[in-house]
Amino acid sequence: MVAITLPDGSVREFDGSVTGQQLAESIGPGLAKAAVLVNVNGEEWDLTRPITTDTEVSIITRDAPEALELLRHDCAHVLAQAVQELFPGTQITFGPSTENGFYYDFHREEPFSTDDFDAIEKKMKEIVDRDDAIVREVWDRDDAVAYFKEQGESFKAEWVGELPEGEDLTIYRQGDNWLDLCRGPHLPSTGKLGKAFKLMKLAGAYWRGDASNPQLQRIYGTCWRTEKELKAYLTQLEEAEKRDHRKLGREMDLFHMQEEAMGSIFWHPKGWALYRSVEAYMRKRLDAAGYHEVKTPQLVDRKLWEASGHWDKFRESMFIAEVDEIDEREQDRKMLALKPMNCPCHVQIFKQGITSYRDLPYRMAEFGSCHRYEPHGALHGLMRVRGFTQDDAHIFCTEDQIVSETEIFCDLLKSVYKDFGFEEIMVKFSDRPEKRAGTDETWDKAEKALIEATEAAGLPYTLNPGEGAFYGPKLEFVLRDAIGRDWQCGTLQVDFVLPERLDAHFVAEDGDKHRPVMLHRAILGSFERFLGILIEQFAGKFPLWMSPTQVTVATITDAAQDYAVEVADLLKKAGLRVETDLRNEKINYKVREHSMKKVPLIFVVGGREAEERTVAIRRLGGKAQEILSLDEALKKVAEEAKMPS
RNA sequence: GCCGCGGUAGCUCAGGGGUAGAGCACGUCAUUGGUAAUGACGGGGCCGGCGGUUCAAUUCCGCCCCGCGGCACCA
Repeated sequence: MVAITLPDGSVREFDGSVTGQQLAESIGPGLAKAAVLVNVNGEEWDLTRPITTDTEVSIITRDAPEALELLRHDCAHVLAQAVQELFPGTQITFGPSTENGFYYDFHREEPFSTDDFDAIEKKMKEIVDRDDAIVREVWDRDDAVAYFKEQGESFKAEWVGELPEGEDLTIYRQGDNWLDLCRGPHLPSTGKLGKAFKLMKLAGAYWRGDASNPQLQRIYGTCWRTEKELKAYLTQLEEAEKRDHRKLGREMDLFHMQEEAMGSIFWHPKGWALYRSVEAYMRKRLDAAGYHEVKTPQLVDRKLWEASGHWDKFRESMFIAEVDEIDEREQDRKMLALKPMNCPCHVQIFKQGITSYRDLPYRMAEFGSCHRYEPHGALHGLMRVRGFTQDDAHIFCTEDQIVSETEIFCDLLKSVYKDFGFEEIMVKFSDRPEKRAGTDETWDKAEKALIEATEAAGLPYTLNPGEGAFYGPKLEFVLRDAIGRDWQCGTLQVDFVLPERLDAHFVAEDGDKHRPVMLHRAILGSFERFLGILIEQFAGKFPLWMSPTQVTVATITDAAQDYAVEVADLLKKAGLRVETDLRNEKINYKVREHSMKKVPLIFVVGGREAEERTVAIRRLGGKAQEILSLDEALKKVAEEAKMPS
């Protein structure tokens, strides 16, 4: 007898053993049909796997969140089977589920093409129609290695061969003779998968994620419970595409890029206005938070980079300038590098006279223009560039000040993100890596301080074990945008190493020289990337305070021209970014054009307004007009356009 | 850097071994209007670059460059 306890507390008894499927059938035919998995004592099991001991079991149906992951994983297997049926000789490797679907990595001499997708999808649907049974089998490791070798599956054989000896592993048999090593669980048969899937992309991927390994061909797909969900997802992708900052950047005339300056941005007047708003806002916040803004050199001799350790570690990704002069030490041409970071330069300023413990914590900020020679394939619009500006700052403090400084920083960061409309913030905490500098005691102290401060700031965090920088633990701040995508922007890193390497010190209360700790921190990360995120966050419809053009004054007839110019001048005097549209066009045409350019406010002026000294305000996205006297309008708009503080 | 796909007018894209196409944008003229497209006419192209095949290449082939999607990288 085996006694199964269900989530409602009821107990059902069976002779000998029972499978999840049988259990579901015993409860009702509807449940039996909807069931895809069982949760046995917290573990996900196949429906067909016999349960032999008394235990707690819940049945997972197709609409549960866990089911979606299962469907996607199964879909990856069906893809693999379809590909092998269509393209014999193709080797299978791995195929997990992903956030919106799945992928499978294949090895095949000939490249796949997206033109093959139709045929593969057709074959996949055929496999679903065949409703092949999916059977879990437990194999001996060596038998599995032998099997995959015999099948010519060298990648799979390599992987299985590295599993611990003597350990049983699970093989899933899909149909009569298609096998894959897999932890499972899986659906009982391919028919349960349904057909709400679609192959999306083709890409290269390295075997085991290592660039020195052979490259595999990865096929990406998306998979959902129903056709309706699939369609909704595809629509959402189209939405995201419409917000693409590269597309909006062109349409709204914000910036462009070109070959001659790959990875660097040409900011156009509109884009630069946007940039300047964000910069002015940040400057105001940093000033208020007690930061001292500085500006340090772009080009710095290699000597400093050697001292900081960058020359050793990052020489390949630094832009080097050689000059026609001999370096006295190297007997070689003198070399300077465009700074890839600001920290070594900030230490130089620190060393020029911040000598007392009374000066600490010292918060040194710079909108630091940096250059890194990023790999060609990594470049991506504003998001990954070679020339960028960090909202960088370094806080020089004592170890005792780490907690309070972190806490103050977290509050500032939260408040800044909120002003940009990001309310959902997550933190990743990365602790000591294998290879590190500094003593264990110092690490203990730093890690404890960081955790403590994060908790005090009320931010939820996840652990990222072993992912800290070699010089100290770090926090990474991730924000979620309007359409649910996550972006890592802010960071705070504790550094014991650089002050040492560059010999920074202060005089403490005891009269002795001490090393300061450096906290590297950024809120936006880089202006370029953050602006890219903002463009997508707002889909180009920026809040009034940062909008490139805040008001367009548009005339209805030529008779209102003088008045329109007067209105625009007054708006400019009130500190607004204003344009006029005096063209000989119909007001419909003008309204449409400025609306499409995403100008937040259109002031429409015709004969009536000129006569009465009023303006008709039309807000972006709205249909109503608001008629105000010129004085009222100026006051109101100037107030609305104030940046948050 | 690696894999796959692309590159035709300012933008979006069609075409295809023999004078290069559309829509939008742009310009000129007419129209002076009341809140998301007034009409007519017009100018625009080394069909990414270099080589090859061919009587003839934007079209076919090779190499390179750039873009896009991933992978790897991201102090």
